[in-house]
Amino acid sequence: MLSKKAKYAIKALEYLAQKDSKIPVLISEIAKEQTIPKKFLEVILLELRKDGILRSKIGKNGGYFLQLSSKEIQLGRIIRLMDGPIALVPCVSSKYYAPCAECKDEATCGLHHVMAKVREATGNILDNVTLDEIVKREQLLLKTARKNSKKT
Amino acid sequence: MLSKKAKYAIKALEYLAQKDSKIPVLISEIAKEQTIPKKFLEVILLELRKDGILRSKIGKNGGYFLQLSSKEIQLGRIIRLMDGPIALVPCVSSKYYAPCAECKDEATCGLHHVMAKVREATGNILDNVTLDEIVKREQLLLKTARKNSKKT
DNA sequence: AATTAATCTACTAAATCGATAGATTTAATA
DNA sequence: TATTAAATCTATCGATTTAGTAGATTAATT
Repeated sequence: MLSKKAKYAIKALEYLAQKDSKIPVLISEIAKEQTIPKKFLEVILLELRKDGILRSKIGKNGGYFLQLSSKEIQLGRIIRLMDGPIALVPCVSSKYYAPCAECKDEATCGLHHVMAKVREATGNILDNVTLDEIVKREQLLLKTARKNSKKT
Repeated sequence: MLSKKAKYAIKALEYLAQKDSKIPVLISEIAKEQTIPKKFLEVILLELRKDGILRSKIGKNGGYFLQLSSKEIQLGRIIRLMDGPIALVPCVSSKYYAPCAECKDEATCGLHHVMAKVREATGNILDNVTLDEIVKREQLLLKTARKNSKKT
């Protein structure tokens, strides 16, 4: 399961992506609009900035904005940054590889192959979905939802 | 990431599946052979029994053995039982469905679709791999590994 | 009756999760 | 240059989960 941190990060980034500009947005604005505890959000935004996804401006008229285009930000990157490996076991993780503590021999482990398949399948999805797509999809869904409610 | 509990459960079940008989195996034997803390293993085996995967016999000549055939035990079932949902968000979980706390409206959530895809992809793998296949694969790998070491 | 083995009850230490408080630094502007 | 606004840094904290342990109890053999 995703942590709250990861979910908050995604929501905050969605909000910034929708703004689609280089004008800094206040932490407090993001916190209020997306109902995220402000102090917790501070930690999250800082991490996103340190990873190069966001940029910040200190002082008056300061705030946060996207460093990368929302088309360059993959969901997998956000999740890995916040929650660590996506893989179910460390020995098949691409970014956080480590041998499994419980495993005698990786080469003869009957599980390895399956775990690698799972990691590949999820990675293929999460690393190919961008923030831009998520935002566009949400906008589309909202639009059609409004249309349907008008009809009834 | 899988918990130690889930990994221990898989190892214990692999061990019992390899025995392939209705003769009860001692907790202490499994613990020793698979290097799992005995008291922790007790908890795990009890859960597996309550789910119907294992059976137990109390008293002299007692122990644990498979209730189901190893061909009927899917990896997904073991993992769900030990660690809960496989899905990344509760709103796409098949067995543990719940609305996402942070989400205003599931129908217009831009993330939902992706998360459902991930859950489907992982589920398709984990729910179709059986204990039997894992054990057989391990045996095959061990066999070929021995062959190769003889050659060199 | 004695022995054996699972089961039940009840803890516990350590790590992680989800936050919060308050002081500090940096930049804009009046 | 003083004021103000904003992010940043330090530091701590309660609750929950994870990983495990101790010891008494119950059930089945022999």
